[in-house]
Amino acid sequence: MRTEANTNGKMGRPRGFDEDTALDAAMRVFWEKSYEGATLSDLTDAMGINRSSMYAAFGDKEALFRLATTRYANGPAAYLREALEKPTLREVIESTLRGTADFLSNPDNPRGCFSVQAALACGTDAESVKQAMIEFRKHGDAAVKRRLQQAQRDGELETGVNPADFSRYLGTLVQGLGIQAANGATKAELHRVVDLALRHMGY
Amino acid sequence: MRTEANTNGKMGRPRGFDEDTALDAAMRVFWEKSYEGATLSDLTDAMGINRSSMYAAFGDKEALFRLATTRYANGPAAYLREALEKPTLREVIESTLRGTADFLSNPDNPRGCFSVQAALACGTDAESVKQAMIEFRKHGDAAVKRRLQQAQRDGELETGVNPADFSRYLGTLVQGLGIQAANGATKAELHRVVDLALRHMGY
DNA sequence: GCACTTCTGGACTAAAAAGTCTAAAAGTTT
DNA sequence: AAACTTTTAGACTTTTTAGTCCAGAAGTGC
Repeated sequence: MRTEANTNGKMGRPRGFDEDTALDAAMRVFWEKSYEGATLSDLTDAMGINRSSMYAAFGDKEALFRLATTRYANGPAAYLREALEKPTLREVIESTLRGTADFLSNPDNPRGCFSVQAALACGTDAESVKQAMIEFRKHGDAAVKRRLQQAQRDGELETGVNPADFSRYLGTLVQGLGIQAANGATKAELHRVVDLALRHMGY
Repeated sequence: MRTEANTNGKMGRPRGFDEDTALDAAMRVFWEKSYEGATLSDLTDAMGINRSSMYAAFGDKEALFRLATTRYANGPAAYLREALEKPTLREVIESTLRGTADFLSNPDNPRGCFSVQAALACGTDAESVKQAMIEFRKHGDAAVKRRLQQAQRDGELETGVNPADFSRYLGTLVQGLGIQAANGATKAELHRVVDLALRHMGY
């Protein structure tokens, strides 16, 4: 099987698959079926590798899931980080909501938002995974909050508004859109929800 | 064991538990752990009954879940139907959002919204349950839409606004609040999100 | 009190899950 | 090409799951 030369300096047979490609496939399965709903067979089938290879390369199901989460943040969900880097508050907000509507209706992605679909509620032995996803979502809200504090320093956001509250409000809209998408809302429908949200915010 | 007289007209030993009480307990378990995450033992333990009694009284796990869903709609979620009966549009909207914030921070309820927590994403053999919950949520949005159409006839909602879009917008807020609650947002925090939403809508 | 019917407890079954193990295959280095 | 190391395939194990079964308990109506 063709592979690049062994990168880790060690000898031995090189891995017959690309870790990142396999991880992408696993991410999609978790996204569609949730942590508990995805079986090891679902995962390895999609990844195109054997069970042993999965365990050797990634550890176990939970470790694979955590890696998939990171990959989600840096891959499909990177648009959110980029939105926060826009120069003005207005652009930040528009780009966050428009980007979300586009993201959620991208036919290449499973319906809904990974961070909500994957492990919102679950059985007792997936409790740690659920907790990790809570932290993941809070982490996102915190990044928005910091950007809003910046906007407040820039005089773009009235001082009467609490950045933590406003970030929770934006998070509510973004994650609410995720549920609408999971319900099957189309791209146009999601954008019309964003139209209303923006209009109400005065944009 | 004390029971009312046999209501179904037939003879035999009467049921040793109250169906509705047991169903409430099952509903809570599904709400906390999701359909797939709730094991039969979780359920029967919470219901305080034996496995055989559960199967005899409710059918199987999926049938129990569907009954629990109906009970949710008529019990804890009834506040939403009541909100739609308010005389003015403003009251409908305020009551929906305020009611949701209260509902989601009621310490007697599990965190989050049953209709989202219970089966948003799941494995292949729970697909039908997932679909049923999509219908459940859409059904709710449709009821809001009808109320908004009424408001439009009453001249309370500008004719330029599409009731279907506006109902999706409200659904986005309500379900987004559910995720915030699942993240651990407090009652005050949820109400401050609602403050922002209402203020932006001009209320 | 007796015949009858339905419920109940708990052991049992079958299927599916995650995770392990071993022998063979496939590269790498010298 | 030979020695070495790691990967791979797939069978295997263990645990957990939903669902079944049956013997006995507990009511009802006459």
